[in-house]
Amino acid sequence: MAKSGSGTQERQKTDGTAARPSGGRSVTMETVGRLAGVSQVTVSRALSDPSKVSPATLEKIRQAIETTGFVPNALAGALASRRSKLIAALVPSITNIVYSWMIKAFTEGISGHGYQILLSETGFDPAEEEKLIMTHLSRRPDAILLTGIHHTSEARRMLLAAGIPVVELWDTTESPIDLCVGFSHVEAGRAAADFAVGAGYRNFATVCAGDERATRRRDAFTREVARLCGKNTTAINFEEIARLSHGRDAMRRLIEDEGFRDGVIFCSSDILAHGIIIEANARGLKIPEDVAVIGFGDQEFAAYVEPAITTVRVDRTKLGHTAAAAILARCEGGPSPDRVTDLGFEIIRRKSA
Amino acid sequence: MAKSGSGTQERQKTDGTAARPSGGRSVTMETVGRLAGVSQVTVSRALSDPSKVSPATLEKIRQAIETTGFVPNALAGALASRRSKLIAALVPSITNIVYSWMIKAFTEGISGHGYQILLSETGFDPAEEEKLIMTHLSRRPDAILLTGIHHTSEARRMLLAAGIPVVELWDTTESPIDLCVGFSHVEAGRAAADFAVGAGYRNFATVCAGDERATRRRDAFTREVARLCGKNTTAINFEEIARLSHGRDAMRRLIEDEGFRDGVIFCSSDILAHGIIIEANARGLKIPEDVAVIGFGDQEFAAYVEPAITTVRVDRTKLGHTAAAAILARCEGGPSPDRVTDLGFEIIRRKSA
DNA sequence: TTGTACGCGTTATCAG
DNA sequence: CTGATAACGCGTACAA
Repeated sequence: MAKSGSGTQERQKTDGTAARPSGGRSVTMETVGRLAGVSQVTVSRALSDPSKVSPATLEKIRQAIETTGFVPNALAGALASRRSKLIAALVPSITNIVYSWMIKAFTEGISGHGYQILLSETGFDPAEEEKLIMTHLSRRPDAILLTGIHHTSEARRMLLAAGIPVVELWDTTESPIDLCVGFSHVEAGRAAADFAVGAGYRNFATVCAGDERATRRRDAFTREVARLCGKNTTAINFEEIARLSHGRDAMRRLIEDEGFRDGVIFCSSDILAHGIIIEANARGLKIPEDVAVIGFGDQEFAAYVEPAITTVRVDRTKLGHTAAAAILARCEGGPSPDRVTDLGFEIIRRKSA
Repeated sequence: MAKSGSGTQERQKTDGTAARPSGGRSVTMETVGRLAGVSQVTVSRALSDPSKVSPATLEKIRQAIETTGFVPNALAGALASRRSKLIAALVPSITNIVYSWMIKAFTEGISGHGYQILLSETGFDPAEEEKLIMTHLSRRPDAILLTGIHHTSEARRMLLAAGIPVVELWDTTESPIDLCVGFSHVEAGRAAADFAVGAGYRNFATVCAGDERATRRRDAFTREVARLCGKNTTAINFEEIARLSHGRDAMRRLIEDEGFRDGVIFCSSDILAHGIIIEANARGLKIPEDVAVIGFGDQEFAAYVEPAITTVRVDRTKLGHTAAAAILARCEGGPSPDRVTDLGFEIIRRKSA
């Protein structure tokens, strides 16, 4: 059943030396200017504000750039202007669709303004985040994007000292480092419980993966269920990032170990909900009659699995765009953005609950 | 059913000015040195190679750094040393799990060597890629990672002129710009066809999303099927990125419009295959008896849906790690890496075909 | 409209 | 082990 490729081919440059930082002298504005018969500054101006240069010299410079293949050195530019046009972004996990969508939306939001993204993964670890903040700050980004509101105190100190716009995404707090765009996870968990109880379910369970925000939703759900009808909520937890197999495993455990039946399961993500649905189907259980499921995130597939997943929707796109707008306002000098923006969420009722 | 958040709160700094590039004079090595009673150069050395500085002054410098909260300026460092410790990465789509895994694996591979990733999305568009290459090159990255082997000639020119390691990922070619790590999509499509025909299927279809590499797999599949048993292959194509709904839609069209039955469907991704499975289940069709499905990618969920998806597996992690090793070798001066590495693929037979 | 002079914060080189 | 000094390539005054 296996078929492997044709292996490795050719080779080149058999000496063990590192690639030279640069073959010859690199092409600078100086070079271009000399070729165009003007000074370096004029080249700089031609690039940053063509209206300040005469059409004639502009054309000569254009040609000189073409023949030399000049590529401006943004490092030097940033050093001189104290603006790097770089935005640092730290997310818990790149491969998590939730966060990658956020980055995408954010990137869209700032596109056209010449910014670039320096991206790193914290792996849900504040200590790792702190290290990354340090290294990212050393690149002198014009702004920094963080996920969540929990950071080490050293991280907060560095961020504050950096004096650049900081956006904390995907959560809310009364005391953001600088800016904050997100929603309340406690409210979301509570709302899910309100919905579940209101829909008439009498047994409750949660399935939760390893994400601090997910646990806050779970706990809020559990508390609210207890408050509303005095029931205990069965909890299945995983340390790792949510995967489909976890959902299936959780369903198996709920049924075999916990004897769970005739109730609703609140999951920390749609992928877990989906796993539960698949396992339930495989066991011949009916959803939502035998077990009902509530997901989180309203991911692409949630509306198209069978049965479609009832879930908590967060407007990821708006989140990214709002963050982008806030940063742009700070960096480009628009009207001052709100310190904290709560974008809320929405419970989307479909068939699974 | 809707519940929105508490809206926007507080505000601050109501003037419409941009944030200052830097409040006061920033903390430099000069500042630190003064405080430690040494010169700026010594501070530089203390940071880059502590062994060249006496323990006593090292300690004084450490303290000075602590009290000043000094964060080195990597921009200036890169400008002076001509090494930015930055690696540019261009992928078609960040939100596509396939590419984000690649980035993750690559990042793991170079972690610990102090490199950072400058990431951008080309949206599968070579022209856009060309623009991005230009802007990324202006940051003077130490290496650049590209997805695929099709680039504009101007892009190739710039890349060559930059004189830095270039890795083309996720495909193979005889003539890489510099380095190439991937597998043959033509071989993959052909192998899928060999498998399908060998398994005894007599009717064939393809479902393909908008990705040039996917179409190459599809075409190879179609050709191989024709070669082996003279059969035509029904094709359903989508312009956009694959989503679950496309899979469902494709299944519907294959059945209702094309009268497709008793055959096998080769999909350009597991997500499409999954959509087909869901739609088939919803229609009461048996898989693989009524329709069989082959996916691509062996994504996380492929083994856990019902029935589990037969698919083409590519070792994404090894791909990223190999690319990382190749770049490290070039940048840090290890043994010279192979110009092209074909990592191959594997057909994983599960229940869906 | 164009040019001169200087500074941005490091690393590299050479001297002590 | 430590310190001057000169790049690094570009922006920002200010002057012409």
